Amino acid sequence: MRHDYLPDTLPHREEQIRQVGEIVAPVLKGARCSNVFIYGKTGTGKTAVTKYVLSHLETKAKEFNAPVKFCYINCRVVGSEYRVFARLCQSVGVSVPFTGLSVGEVFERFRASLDSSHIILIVALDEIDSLIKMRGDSLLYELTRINETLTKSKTSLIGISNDLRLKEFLDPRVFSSLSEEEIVFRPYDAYELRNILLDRAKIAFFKDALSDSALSLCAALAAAEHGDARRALDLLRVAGEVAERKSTTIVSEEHVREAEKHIEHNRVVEALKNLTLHSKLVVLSVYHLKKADAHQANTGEIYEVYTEICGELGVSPLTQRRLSTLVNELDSMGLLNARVISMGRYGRTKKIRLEMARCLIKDVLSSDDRVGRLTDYDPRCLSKNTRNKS
DNA sequence: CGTCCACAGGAATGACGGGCGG
DNA sequence: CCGCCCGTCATTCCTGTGGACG
Repeated sequence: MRHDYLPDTLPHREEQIRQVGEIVAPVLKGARCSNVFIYGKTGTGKTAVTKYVLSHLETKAKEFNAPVKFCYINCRVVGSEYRVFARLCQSVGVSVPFTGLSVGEVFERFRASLDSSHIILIVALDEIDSLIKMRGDSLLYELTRINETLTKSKTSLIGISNDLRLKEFLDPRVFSSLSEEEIVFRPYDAYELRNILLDRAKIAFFKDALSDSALSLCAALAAAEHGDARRALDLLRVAGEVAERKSTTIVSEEHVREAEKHIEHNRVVEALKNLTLHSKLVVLSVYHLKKADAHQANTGEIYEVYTEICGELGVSPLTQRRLSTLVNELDSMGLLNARVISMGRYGRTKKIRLEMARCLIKDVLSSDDRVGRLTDYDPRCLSKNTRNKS
């Protein structure tokens, strides 16, 4: 039931498998294949299809004795341009230090080693959107041009993006060379999700251990959330675990509902625990503001509370500029909800709300050895403010 | 219809810990 | 050990801006 498991068949993706397969097939005859760009939201099977096709191609390549190699890289996990090139180096058998060299140097080592190894390399870059939005498209620029400088080897790219608007961030030349072929993955609908779950459940669950309604509910919930198969599988897996813990023999709808809460709860707790000190303090500031006043907090108010509790801890506060980006980060993690609004005459700011249960914050942060004692603290500036307002 | 608030958020720069090759 | 480069976090300085108010 884990999403890193690659099943033998991918229901409702036969068409995409065929498309990708047809595109990469020429490498078996020693020709470079077209670069492909694959779009689709999370959990639509992009990664699974790509890995599926590449692994089948690998066995075929062995059969035909074709000099083909693959390198799958998840850009979001790998994290930086440097580390992507470092991975590419590894894939052609060159080990590079994980830091210390210039990006250009690493790229050059990769290029040289690739060229001398007489192969066709297929590079699959998953979640490139995350890398491009952060670091720009220089990585792709280098990679799309690499064939011009190779004499004995060839390279093809498979770009995978969760964001359909990615081309807006790309240099048009890079984009056109990257998307010689384009494939869009539609979200799964509830019916398709049901089939996917059914397939997996056959392997993972005992016969009759899964009620039909529970399965349908998982499919329906995930379908409502942009047809995310990963989400559907998670729900079903956790629902199974819940049922097991209660020592029931059948997974019911109720267990799925519980799994939904459970997943959300875990997500928030994990995220909260792993925040840096200052991010925790920001969350705590919002928490205190909400307690004192029902209206939504804005950046200025948060900064005021934040600087005060920093003083209380004996930590020097960060600047408001920095706090602003921290708030944005927390927003994209789904811990806070921040949106810019204009109050006309009274300026422009972000309205910020907690996106999780208050008791969770208290539970998690009060057991933190540094900020723990601040969960019950009453910021002075808050009482002063409310008095002024009234 | 212009002003002006209270910030947003981009760009440049710097400090820092880690790691290289020589 | 030195000089160099890395990524990350943070600061400083900056220009931009939606819309209520006058």
